[in-house]
Amino acid sequence: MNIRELLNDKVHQAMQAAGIPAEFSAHVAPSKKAGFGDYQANGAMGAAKAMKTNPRELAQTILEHLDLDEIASQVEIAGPGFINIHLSDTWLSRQTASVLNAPHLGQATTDAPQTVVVDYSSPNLAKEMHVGHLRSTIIGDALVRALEFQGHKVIRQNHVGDWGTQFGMLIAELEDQLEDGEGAEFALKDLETFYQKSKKHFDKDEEFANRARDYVVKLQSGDERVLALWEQFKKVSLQHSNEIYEQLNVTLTDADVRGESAYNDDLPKVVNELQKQGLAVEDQGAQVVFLEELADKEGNPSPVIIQKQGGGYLYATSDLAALRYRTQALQADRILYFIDARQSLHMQQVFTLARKARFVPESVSLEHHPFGTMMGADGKPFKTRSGGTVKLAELLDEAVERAAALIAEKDPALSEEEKVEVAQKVGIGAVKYADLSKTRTNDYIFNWDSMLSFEGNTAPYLQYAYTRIQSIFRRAGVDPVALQSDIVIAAEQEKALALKLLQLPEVLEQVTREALPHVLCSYLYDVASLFMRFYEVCPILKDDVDEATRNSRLGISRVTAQTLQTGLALLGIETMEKM
RNA sequence: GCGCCCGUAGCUCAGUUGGAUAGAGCAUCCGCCUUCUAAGCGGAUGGCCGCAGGUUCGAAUCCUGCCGGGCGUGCCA
Repeated sequence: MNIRELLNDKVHQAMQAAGIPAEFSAHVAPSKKAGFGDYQANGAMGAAKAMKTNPRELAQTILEHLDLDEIASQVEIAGPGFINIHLSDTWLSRQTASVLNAPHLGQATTDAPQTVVVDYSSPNLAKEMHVGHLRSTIIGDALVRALEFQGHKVIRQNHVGDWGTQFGMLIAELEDQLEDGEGAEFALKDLETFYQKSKKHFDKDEEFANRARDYVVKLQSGDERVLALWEQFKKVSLQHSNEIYEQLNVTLTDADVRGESAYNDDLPKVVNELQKQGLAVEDQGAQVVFLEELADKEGNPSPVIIQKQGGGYLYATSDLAALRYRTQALQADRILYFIDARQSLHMQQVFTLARKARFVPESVSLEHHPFGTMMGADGKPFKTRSGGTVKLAELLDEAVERAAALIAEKDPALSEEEKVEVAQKVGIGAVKYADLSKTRTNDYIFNWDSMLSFEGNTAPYLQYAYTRIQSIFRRAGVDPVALQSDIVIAAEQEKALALKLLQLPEVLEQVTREALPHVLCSYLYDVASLFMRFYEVCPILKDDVDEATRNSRLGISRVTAQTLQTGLALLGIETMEKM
């Protein structure tokens, strides 16, 4: 069920019946302002202009053909030709009751399930995950969850950086430390320090540097001993990532890892194929494809290097190989990339080239969904006080610590066990929500105080709304899951809340179509705010509330809790019973 | 130089793809707990939507040109 689509269909039918040509479609959207109906159709104005008729008269004609008997209590024409639709309380009550009394919240609503490959997180295994990896990881994970909720088949792809010249250096370093009697786990306990040590050796020690270069070659040709060292390094590094994923409540597992190394054998084939097609040519010793599709004003084509002089491959090559794998082996209908906005040109080149070489058919949708950078209070990329990179693990630990301090202050009555749980969920939720609630494509300013002040559009506010509802059910002695009831809409706060609750499917539709989790955040904030207002004016457990009203209000509360919990879960944020 | 992105209240951000009088939160000020969690609710103050043109019934949104900021622009990923 999707109210917007339902009304859109109805208006569209009415427009056709009114003799309006099919190219003029109905545009039905929820009204911004009270007083202009719940939904608003503005198709009459555009059509009237093209047909050279009076828009209000045309709207009147549409209205005469519009059949919303069961759905709307009032439909009127306003302003230059808007059709304002007021949904009926009866219909809203019935719809809300059906959500309450059905076991699901509208999962698997899509009528056209797709296979969607989602490329996200993709850290470099040579180093520890830092704040720069946060956005790709949590935005991608939110999309993955929402797509699965709608009934799509989702294939996660963690395209980790586990290949290339730096690994020769790291393997050589690991070999030395193992010879000193260190275990791999111990030696790699601090990846950052390990990387710096190996870099230092590489720069200062000629013998070490030569060995490192030799190992790159051996690695790529499959030398068993070097490969074994590499496997050890990879295993420990992935373990670091998995710890972060677990703390972040991100769904990625080892099964989703398909790193750059997985495409090693395909790289020569890709280059070969591009040469065979006459697309790749030699230029200054490198293999280059010139894309006139992306030419600049002067007509200079955009160059993509797929093999450098000396024979090494570049990330464009492995991205092309991955794209081929995803369309051919994984049978993707849609491929989403959650990668930094700075790589927009690169992604555009790869997509264009993949189409041109027919690695990807036109039917497959290729989408780069870029995102902005996390900034500090000074408006510059978020760094430590000394200017270093902020490790993700440290950021998350700090979030939980800060949350714990606040909880100890706000609600000392919680048990120690509860405090630990709440601190974890609130702290991590606050960081994730602060990020997810911002428009994806823009940079945003990271601020501990605003995300943990627990006021306004924050995760704790939503979590708090949820716990308030759970508290009502505890006091009422009613099992929320088993609750069945009719819904009676009387107060305006009840109507506003019920209407909002019924809009989850159309919100999710936009979220997955445009890959914009912040739309879901805004929606959930609206739900929570409307619930708080409902809570203030609609008593539930008071003595003078009759049974039918009480059950109805419990029902609305239950659907609210379910919507908040489900919505937050789709963002990868957990709820709790008390806070 | 060229390309992409951004500029909305003192601060942090929305704005349903061109719709009606541009909205929230924070901050500031005024109210509301013997009543389901006050981590809450109600109200007030606060705007030349960077600037200037253009397109049309109608522009924060679209087109052009400026101003200001970020990023990218052939062998890192």
